[in-house]
Amino acid sequence: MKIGYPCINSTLKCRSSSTFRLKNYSEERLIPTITNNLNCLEKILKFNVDHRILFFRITSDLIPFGSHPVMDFNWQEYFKAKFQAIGNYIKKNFIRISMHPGQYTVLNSINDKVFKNSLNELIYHTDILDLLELNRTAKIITHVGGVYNDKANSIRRFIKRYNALDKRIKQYYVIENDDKSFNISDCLAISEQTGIPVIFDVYHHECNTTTEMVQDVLKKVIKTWKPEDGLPIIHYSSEHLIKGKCRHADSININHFKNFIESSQNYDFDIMIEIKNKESSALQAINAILNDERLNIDS
DNA sequence: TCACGTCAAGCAGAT
DNA sequence: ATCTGCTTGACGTGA
Repeated sequence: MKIGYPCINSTLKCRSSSTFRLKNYSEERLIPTITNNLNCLEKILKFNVDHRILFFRITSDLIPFGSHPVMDFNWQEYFKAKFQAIGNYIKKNFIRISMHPGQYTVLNSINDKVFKNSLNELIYHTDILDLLELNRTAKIITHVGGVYNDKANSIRRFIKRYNALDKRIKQYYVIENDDKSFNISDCLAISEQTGIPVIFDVYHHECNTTTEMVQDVLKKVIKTWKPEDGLPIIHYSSEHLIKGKCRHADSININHFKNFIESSQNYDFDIMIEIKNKESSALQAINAILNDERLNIDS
């Protein structure tokens, strides 16, 4: 079991996702920005290793406009050695890596342009993991997409498009239940037909629930992961104390977390802590379950 | 110097 | 019809 957090480290003074606007696009600006982002990513990974955090989501903004038509620079070639060095560090320290393309990646969109943009976004994320020379335990996660008032057809469209994806993308690609459109049963049904591994988001499940017990769901989700895909990944959050209803918390509720960990002790998996204060919550989570033997199993 | 409007992109649900 | 959340804070313009 590894515990991690997404994209941003709030202790370090750097960001691996510097703001970069379309109208400022130029090669002269692009190269130093990407250099800065990669250097920062390296620092974050070192911080994580020093703090025993061995799971991390790399930001989709690592290469600004990485999938946009404006991009005319061969960043893959230019930064190849740097990516390789970072990848070596990741492998040497057994860090698990994931990526999560944003809300604009909608593989099952009924708009053809959105669909094409989504493909480009998946290729861009795949390029990064390939450049890092990671294996298929690194994962690219999206939700299923839009419903368009016809869930059955939208699921069919997702499956058709998923099946047509290049193998290079499929090796990394997994889906996750979302908080309002496609619940965990929908994802499991898609997995049955495609073999795609499913990430279980415990908190989305509370918002977009099914009648099944969490433990039963967990069991089915874990079965969708093959050994070569690595340990199953679980996304964890809890409700915002003030804002409530399906809004991510600002800080971790340790008792809630411990309850989840204790209630799932028959299974091993990696946990992404999706809480606003980032590495702080991940560290608290690790410290709260130091005695759990799953934390000490190398995988 | 500082405040605040804006930033590539989609979708669903609330107001 | 428009705004908000997902995300997501930081840049750049204008006062």
